[in-house]
Amino acid sequence: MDIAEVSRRTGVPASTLRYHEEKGLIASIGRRGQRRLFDPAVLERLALIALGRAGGFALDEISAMLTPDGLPKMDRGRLDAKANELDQTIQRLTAIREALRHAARCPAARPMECPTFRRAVRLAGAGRFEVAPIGPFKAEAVSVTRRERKTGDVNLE
Amino acid sequence: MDIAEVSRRTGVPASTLRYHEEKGLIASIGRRGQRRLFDPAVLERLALIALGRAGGFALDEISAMLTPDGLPKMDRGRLDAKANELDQTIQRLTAIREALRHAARCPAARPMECPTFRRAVRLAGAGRFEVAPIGPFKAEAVSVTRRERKTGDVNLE
DNA sequence: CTACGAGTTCAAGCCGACTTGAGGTCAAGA
DNA sequence: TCTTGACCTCAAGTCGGCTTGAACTCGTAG
Repeated sequence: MDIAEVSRRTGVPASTLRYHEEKGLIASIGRRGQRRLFDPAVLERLALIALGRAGGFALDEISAMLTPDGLPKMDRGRLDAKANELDQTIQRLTAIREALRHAARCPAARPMECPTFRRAVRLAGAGRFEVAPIGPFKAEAVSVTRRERKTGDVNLE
Repeated sequence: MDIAEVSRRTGVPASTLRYHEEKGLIASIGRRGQRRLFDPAVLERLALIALGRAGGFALDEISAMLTPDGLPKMDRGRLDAKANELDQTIQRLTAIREALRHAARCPAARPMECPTFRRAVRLAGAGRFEVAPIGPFKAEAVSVTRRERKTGDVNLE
């Protein structure tokens, strides 16, 4: 397959494919003249790369996760570690999503007056902001319940 | 409060605070000599900004979401839209997390040989890659079950 | 009164992931 | 044979969100 076909079948621009080759994420199996030739297996590899990118991983993290032959290279421990990393991100995002949803219908004048919203802010990791509460708010522990930890769900209501 | 105190209490570097002021995300309440003075309310605003950043929003998106006086400015519709946006991201990330967890213990030689893994790839949005399956795989619809949609949970097992 | 340290401005640099542009090569079709 | 157009290389540009550095200005402690 030439670069155009790879590009067409994956939606990845040729410039990106060259860039990825340069970075060692993919490899061409040779040249016809000066033109790169790719093995169809590169499609699979590109899907894996897309998976990683969608997961927010940097290109060099991704290349660290793949062997040259397209197999995943990490041991179970490191894969699980990555999964846990993602899990943290997911929890943060979930808290933020709930904060937004809540803010959309909370009647409080200032969002920070609303305990629900403040809990979301803390869960989102913006909690180090020791916001001097304008009003009589007492500190609340930022903790996740057993159920929340179990389900990965963070419900603010 | 001077810039150092804001910085100390929020963990945000002074350079970032100046940058955010320049971008219109925060405002100083005046100057003593040439030095900025901030209202304590800026702490609250910074928490909101941190919330947005943690949610992956760009600075100008965030400033579009806040009034100059620190109140959220968006109507319910736009907030909900943002929440839905996040929701999509969360689903993608969840699929990827499960793909990683699965890959950590799946015995398949090539991950793409494993239907579970391939489902994750598709759910992650890397599905446009029409990976010519090396082997007899039939196309599977990428759909999310009613339960999955309801719980926001994507279980691959 | 003066030196210090914390603040200021402005321009430039950095990072990652690409994209763009100029200029070159080459196989195939008219 | 010549032209076309798809590909090539390499350098430079882009974008967002900051950081860094040089040069400067103050209020205050000694």
